[in-house]
Amino acid sequence: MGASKTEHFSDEQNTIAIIAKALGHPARIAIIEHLLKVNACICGDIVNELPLAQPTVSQHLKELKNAKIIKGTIEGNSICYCIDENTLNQLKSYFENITKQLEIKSTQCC
Amino acid sequence: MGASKTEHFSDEQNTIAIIAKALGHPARIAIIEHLLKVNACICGDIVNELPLAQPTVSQHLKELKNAKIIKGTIEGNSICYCIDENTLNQLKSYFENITKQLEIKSTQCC
DNA sequence: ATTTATTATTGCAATATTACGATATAGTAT
DNA sequence: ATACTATATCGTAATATTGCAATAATAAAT
Repeated sequence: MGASKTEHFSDEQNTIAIIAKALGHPARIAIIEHLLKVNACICGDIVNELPLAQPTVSQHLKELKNAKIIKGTIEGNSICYCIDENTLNQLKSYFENITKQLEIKSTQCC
Repeated sequence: MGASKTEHFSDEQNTIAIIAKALGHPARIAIIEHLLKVNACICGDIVNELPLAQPTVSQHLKELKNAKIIKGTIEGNSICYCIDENTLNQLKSYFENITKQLEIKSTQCC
């Protein structure tokens, strides 16, 4: 096997899992934080910020793009990357909802 | 290779990535939602709720436990699982902070 | 046209993940 | 003691991920 049985789960479950999975690597978290630090939108220089080779960074960027966590637009010679607020807001809302429900119920027994 | 170069990233980046990665599978999202639905703490019956074989579910539960997203205590014959609020709160706070910063800066250019 | 700079793609090796049958373990009930 | 129930572990196959050298693609600069 090795492939996830995505068809058995709801669209929302799959969507959240895809976003979470894309954020499930420290390099990709570092990319997000860097994009945030330099203020939303930058062209180039992501590779130099990470301790990884250029093809590896390119691959991580691709995965963040596939999960719609970042957007990239061609800006002359280089590419302008920025965070897609909608996707991260969706994730934030989802976990806000989860933690809110946990607070209400709070049946701590373990 | 295949192994992540975790040593090059900060503790927080690694921690968030580990939690996100553990949530990066629809079955594990479904487990969280089920634990929430039946109210925090249940003994048994997780296997019957998922369209996966018992060893597979057990493996997913182990990964959620490793990431400290759920806790399990032995309750006689079965095991009592519940969500660890602290960990999900940590993830929630992290993304709340990210999205808050995005809102403040909001340099939408892509 | 050639060089330079930036990013993507290809190909490959190492490792990790997903899934499950078979089996083990541990507690309950008879 | 034996049977039953619930969960974990082992072993293994299929697939995915991570990482990078080599190379390609694209645009800007000379």
